[in-house]
Amino acid sequence: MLTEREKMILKIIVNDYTKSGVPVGSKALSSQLPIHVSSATVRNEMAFLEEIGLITKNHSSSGRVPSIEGYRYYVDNLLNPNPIDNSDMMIIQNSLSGRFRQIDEIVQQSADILSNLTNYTALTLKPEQETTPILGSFRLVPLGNHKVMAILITDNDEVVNQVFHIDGDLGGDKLDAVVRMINDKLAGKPLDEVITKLKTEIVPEILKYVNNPDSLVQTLDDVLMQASTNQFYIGGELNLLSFTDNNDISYLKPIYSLLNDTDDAAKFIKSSDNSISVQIGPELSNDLLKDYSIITGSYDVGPHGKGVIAVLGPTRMPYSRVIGIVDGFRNELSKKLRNYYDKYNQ
Amino acid sequence: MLTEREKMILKIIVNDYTKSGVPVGSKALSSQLPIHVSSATVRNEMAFLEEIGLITKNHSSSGRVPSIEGYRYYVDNLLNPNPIDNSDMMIIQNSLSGRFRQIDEIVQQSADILSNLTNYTALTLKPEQETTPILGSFRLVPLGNHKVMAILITDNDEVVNQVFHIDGDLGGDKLDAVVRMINDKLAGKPLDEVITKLKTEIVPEILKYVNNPDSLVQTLDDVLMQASTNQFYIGGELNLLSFTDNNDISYLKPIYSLLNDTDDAAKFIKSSDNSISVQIGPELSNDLLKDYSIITGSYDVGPHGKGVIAVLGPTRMPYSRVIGIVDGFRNELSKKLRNYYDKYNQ
DNA sequence: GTTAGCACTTAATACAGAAGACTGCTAAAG
DNA sequence: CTTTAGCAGTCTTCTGTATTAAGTGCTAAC
Repeated sequence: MLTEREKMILKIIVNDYTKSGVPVGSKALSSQLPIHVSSATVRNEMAFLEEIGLITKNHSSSGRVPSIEGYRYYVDNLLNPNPIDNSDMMIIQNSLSGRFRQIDEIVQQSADILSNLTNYTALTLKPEQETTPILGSFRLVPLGNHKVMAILITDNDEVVNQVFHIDGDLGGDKLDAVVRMINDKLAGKPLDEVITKLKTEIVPEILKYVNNPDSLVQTLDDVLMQASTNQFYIGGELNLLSFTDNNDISYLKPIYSLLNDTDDAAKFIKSSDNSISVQIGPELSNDLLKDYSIITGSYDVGPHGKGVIAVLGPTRMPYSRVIGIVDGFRNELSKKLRNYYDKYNQ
Repeated sequence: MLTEREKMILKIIVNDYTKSGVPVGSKALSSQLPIHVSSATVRNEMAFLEEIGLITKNHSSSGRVPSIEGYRYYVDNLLNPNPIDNSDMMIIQNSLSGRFRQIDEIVQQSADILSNLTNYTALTLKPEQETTPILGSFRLVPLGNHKVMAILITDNDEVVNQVFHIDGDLGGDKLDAVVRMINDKLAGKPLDEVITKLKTEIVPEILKYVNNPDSLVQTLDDVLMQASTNQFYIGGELNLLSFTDNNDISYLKPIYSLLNDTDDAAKFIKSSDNSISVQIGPELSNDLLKDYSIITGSYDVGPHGKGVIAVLGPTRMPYSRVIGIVDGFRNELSKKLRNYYDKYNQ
């Protein structure tokens, strides 16, 4: 347990350092303390804070910087989140007020706005229900010229489609029969079940109607996969450059590919609870991210599930400011998306 | 008109400099010349080449580097394109041999391969016919729950779709009537004409069937725009970092947004003729690109038009190597796409 | 026309010294 | 027992200087 004064000192160290990036020394610190103590006293306190591992120095005569544990302590105990700026809030509301064609667009644009507001990299994940989505229905629409479009609709109002080519002549009535068969067998079932049943039950049936079902089956598989993987967007990828010390391309490339791998990246921003969570440097399970922190906030869209927004920045980021922004943003996004769903889906 | 020896010297300067990035001096140069002359002689020749503006120096006692005019002269008169490596060719053929769902995927992946082969940034443009595409047909597919999918098919086998929401109840038969009306009036017409007629002729007609046609009309407009703007892909955006001296983010951001603006970027890589063209630094009409060169190659897909692939690199790039790669690539891509079309479209 | 030689220029590198910002410790004061 | 002033010591950063290496232009001789 820290004394009040030690807490104050740690707080100022974190605040100062995240703002300026320069290690903070005893003299500058003592002048900022609300109580009057000399720099020597501060030095004693700092020696203690260093001993218990909350701060470190770069070299024997430098000022102090927070350690990972120091950031953690700060985030858990010291930080009071700045409420979001009025001007920032205006920006969010403005950008979310446009016309959107679909959820994906809103979520994608959210990543851009969030990265602009913070000057860091933003990650957003579409709302997802807790249970796997359920197959609403399948369609096959003949487009002429051997082209067919497959459309899949989930119970969560997600629509996925893909065009494929079919050899030989497949009349509209045959197509309809296939569709009816598939919907009879699979509609209302969870997607993961649908995926397994596709191989076992559907393929043999399809053979009754189509000679060469390869492209059709492959397409069904494709749209199913697409509908069941979670959609993931990145905004402000380039900002990574400005807050990474080492901007050597060979250092950055693996980080970029990590971020662009949906499955990998989604792991980092899946927040378990219902609020804001902060993961700092080595707490992230990937070594590549050891110099970065991720602030995650979930947004709730009622019956349509929960989504996640996140900001990726340097470990030394102004946590209280960013947390304020993430918190404000997720509230606005919840509202916007609830509205969207209310308007269009009964 | 340059003498043979002057040409040799210029050629070696360009080759050396593009390879090493270091200004080349008289001594190193003389040892590379096939004829035996002293460095002093080379100095005299270099003084002349500098006088007529083909080479420059950074400071009074540095080696020489090619000027923009020097590169131009080299590209036009001196360069003999390296035929593409066997191993590079294998890479191209392998990556193009996979299963693709549509043209877009092939063209997009081409950008990635091309950037990997060159370590520069690659830009690719889908094949386009010389005349504006013609509207094949429209579809409106009811998806239930107030959702409708609009599908547009062009005569060039491009399929564009978008989901929209419609207020109130619009039965399938009404939808069919609208579709029939639109196709009657517009099928077979060029897209630009369709776009103008949409506002003037179609909207009043639609009003007969639908009370609130806003979302429908907006959607039609969207898909039309999408079908008539040229699709454009970028690969290896990050490579820009490694070949840009100044990797300050404020310098790079405008370049990235230039590249990501389809219309702007497409201007740079529209090649007029049927072959490879090289644009060097200030010859590109945008000041942001003054330190870069673009090598453009068109690929021909017969009746389905021509597309473009391009490589964006530093002005000091190894032109002969890159030209060889672009040339090899466009040939392969032509073959692949002709195959693709032959297989699926009549 | 070519070449050797030399004076001159500039960038890059290394090094030494000084300044500045800190710390840790000690001893005195509260 | 806590706080403070003072001071020696450490380490980084900046500045100026010297040195080296690469390369040029010019001149005079071949």
